[in-house]
Amino acid sequence: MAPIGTRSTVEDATVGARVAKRTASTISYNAALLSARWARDLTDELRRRVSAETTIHSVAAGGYVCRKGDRVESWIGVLDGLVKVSSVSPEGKSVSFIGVPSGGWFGEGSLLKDEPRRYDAVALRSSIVAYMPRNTFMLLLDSSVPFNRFLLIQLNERLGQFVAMVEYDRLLGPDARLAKELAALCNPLLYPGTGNTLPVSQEELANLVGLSRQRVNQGLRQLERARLVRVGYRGLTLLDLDGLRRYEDGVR
DNA sequence: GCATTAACACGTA
DNA sequence: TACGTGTTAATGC
Repeated sequence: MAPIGTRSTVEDATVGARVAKRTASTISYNAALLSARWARDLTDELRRRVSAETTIHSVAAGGYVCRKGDRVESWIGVLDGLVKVSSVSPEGKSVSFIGVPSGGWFGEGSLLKDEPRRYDAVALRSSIVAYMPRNTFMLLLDSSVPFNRFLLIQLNERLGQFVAMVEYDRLLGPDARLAKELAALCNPLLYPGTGNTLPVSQEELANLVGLSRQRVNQGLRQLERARLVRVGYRGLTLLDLDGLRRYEDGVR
């Protein structure tokens, strides 16, 4: 009975070939870990605990970061790459998607509620993922006001996102859903590191929004005509974040 | 109709 | 060269 250190699903998602390199890369990604917004105002002691106890794994494109039904043992952060979190209905039908780019953290809800994970998270491209153990997370929760403030803001923001998403899925067309997804990906409050340029291919975007790549391409050109984004090679620049949020499919 | 898949040519890293 | 992108045609709901 030694539950500590058992993380079979994490191992499944880890690229075997890269395990040997983990020690070296862990050091370089430690800086990324501690530069997260929630980590900035921690005491030195807490920062030390965080970097000592958080494990960092690389996940290959298409690999699982966590799976629905898993026991929730950690708070998950994307240090590099892009992760798709998909909520699915009991029938197995996908109902909503959210993208988590570098700098984003998720899973605090499941951690707080102490229930099995209710969604899958899949790396859309090769990603570096941090797993903060429940104990460390609880320690921060018990001892740091800035950390609590970060969580409160993030939860509130996320709640708004999900409420909006339900509405959009039913009321809006593909182009507008694409616009909303782009705005959500770049939400500065949730993901401060993202800036205004998204290194996201159209295929990744298609997976995120639930459309074909061709349809996403068509939608992007529409948004480009509306001067909301600039489409580039393997990425795009968001010109008008507010405009994207408000985009309502000028069809009628 | 509208979106998807399949297939192709082209440009970029 | 390998991969992402832009486009078109055929197919399905």
